[in-house]
Amino acid sequence: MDPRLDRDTSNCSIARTLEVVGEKWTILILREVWYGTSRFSDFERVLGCPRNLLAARLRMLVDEGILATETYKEPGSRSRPKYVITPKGMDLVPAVLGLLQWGDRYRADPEGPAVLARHRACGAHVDVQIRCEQGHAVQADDIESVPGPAFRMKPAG
Amino acid sequence: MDPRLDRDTSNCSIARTLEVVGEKWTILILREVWYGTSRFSDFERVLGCPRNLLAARLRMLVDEGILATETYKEPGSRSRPKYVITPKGMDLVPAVLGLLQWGDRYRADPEGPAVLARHRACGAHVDVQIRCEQGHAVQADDIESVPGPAFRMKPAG
DNA sequence: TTGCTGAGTATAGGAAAGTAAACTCAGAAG
DNA sequence: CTTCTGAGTTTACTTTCCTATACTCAGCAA
Repeated sequence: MDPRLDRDTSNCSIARTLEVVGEKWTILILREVWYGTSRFSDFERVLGCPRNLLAARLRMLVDEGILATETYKEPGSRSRPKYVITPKGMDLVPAVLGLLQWGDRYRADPEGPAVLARHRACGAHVDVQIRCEQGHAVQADDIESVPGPAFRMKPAG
Repeated sequence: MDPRLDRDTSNCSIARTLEVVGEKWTILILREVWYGTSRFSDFERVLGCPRNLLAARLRMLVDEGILATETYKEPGSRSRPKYVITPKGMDLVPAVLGLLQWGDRYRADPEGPAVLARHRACGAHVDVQIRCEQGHAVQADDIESVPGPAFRMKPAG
């Protein structure tokens, strides 16, 4: 019996990230924030997401420090809240760009993707790559996974 | 009114990828396949996932071409199916590694991550990076999103 | 022919999500 | 003082998803 099958998977970083961003609408909200949307009614309009879920997801993202609230003021209206991304939220961009990249390759319309991501400085298309600390480009099957400092086995057999 | 709020988001590559891997357990199944698990009962054991969902997710991943079935045979038992990852499935590794990386940074135990990913050739830790086609390393806020060939507006106003 | 095992299928109950509409609340406008 | 608006909250109902348990099925062994 492979002992890895009895490892404790409750502290897996993938699972823990999915606890935060794995619910429906969450990543799509982040996509919109990343595209520049910041107001409640604008999220509702572009996503078609129910208001109660939108409010719940935004609150959770703010609680987690992925979004932060600021205020904006239209002339003739009172101040209202808006949502902006934090550095912690920006650190999710590689993961989301990884999803975008896979969808572009395997699930795009025949004419191509709906959105292109490019480097502001040079205009070239961007993608995510796996690299090692030595700076080598790494293929997915050249990665090996080894137990880390928090590795442990399941409590009881 | 920002016209981007009336764009058609139904062909978004992020949303389309989430249609495939966005359900509960799917990414965790891929994590296990990636770690070397291949048998139905082993997925069940390590994930603690209900069997009917496991069967449904495995069938969907095979239908999508992300996993493929092969057979194995233990001495004294009949042939049984096992699940292996395809190249299309391996192309999800950057996205999953992005999730892992974020969890390692923000949600790991005090002593560190449970699993470390390293380059088989040199042993160095691997991570995902954003790069442009010119080869420049790109920060998340140096990315701009522009309409692609399949960009379109919502059908009716 | 009875039992064992791995790989599922079937079913029933509960939780979460989707849909829709009504309601609240604060402040600016009239 | 009433109305309007954006940003929610609340309630009610339906549908989908998740969980847990029971059951089936195909061979191999005794």
